[in-house]
Amino acid sequence: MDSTPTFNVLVPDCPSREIMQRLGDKWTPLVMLTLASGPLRFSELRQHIGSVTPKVLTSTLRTLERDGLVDRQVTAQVPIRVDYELTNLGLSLLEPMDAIRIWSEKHAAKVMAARELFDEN
Amino acid sequence: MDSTPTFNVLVPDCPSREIMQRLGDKWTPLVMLTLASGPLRFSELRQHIGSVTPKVLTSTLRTLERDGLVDRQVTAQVPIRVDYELTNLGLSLLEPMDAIRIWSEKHAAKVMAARELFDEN
DNA sequence: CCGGATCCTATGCGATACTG
DNA sequence: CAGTATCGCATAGGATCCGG
Repeated sequence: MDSTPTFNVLVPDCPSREIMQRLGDKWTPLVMLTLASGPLRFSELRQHIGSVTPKVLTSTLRTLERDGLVDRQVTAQVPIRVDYELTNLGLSLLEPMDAIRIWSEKHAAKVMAARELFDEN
Repeated sequence: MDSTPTFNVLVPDCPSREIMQRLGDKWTPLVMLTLASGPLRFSELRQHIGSVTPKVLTSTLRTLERDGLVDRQVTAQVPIRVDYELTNLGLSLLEPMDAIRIWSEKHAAKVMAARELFDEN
């Protein structure tokens, strides 16, 4: 007897599906990967990623915090200082996410070539 | 001298960024993972995934085909038969994607717990 | 059976300006 | 510095029906 609930993304209502789909949010992987090298402040994060607006970065970070992947540290000083860092749970996701990044960078040229070929016809 | 262009998702205009973000489309991972076990017909794909409308599944498959990740095989018969299968490029993406799936299923409970805790406050 | 054609809506995302 | 407040849009995604 196994009382541990099993999760399966191929079951439409399984929470794991929604979670996996969340991880594909436009900015989530970039935020996670940027935090891989250590804690960063809000503005640092912005600069590293580039082209992300504060509003969207905030909402992405909130979601990550809510999901337990990122920790938010507020230091009360003037001006205020806020640092974001990966939790242990977040760290455990790093390797899979980095694999996606590596694949994307490694095969980008092939994908682009495939697109050109496809668009010709 | 290295004439090979390097890709970096942290560079805003690098094609690899857009490609990585594409891979996070709502249905892309599910389609890829469902095709992992072999070629499937359109309707089979639909049934396996469940809750995906034909229009969206079609557009997802078209994008995957355009990106060179999925191959579309049409058999002219009545009624028509269309099979989809992963290309070699698609196969190479399977392992990273499956790692994401495994993580999602393995840590779903923790994420859900984190959400509950977060929402309490 | 496959999936295109339409129509529609929810919302992710962006731009800008402003505040504790 | 670290966001929040508005506003607005593009578009991914969904529901339905129809056609080859």
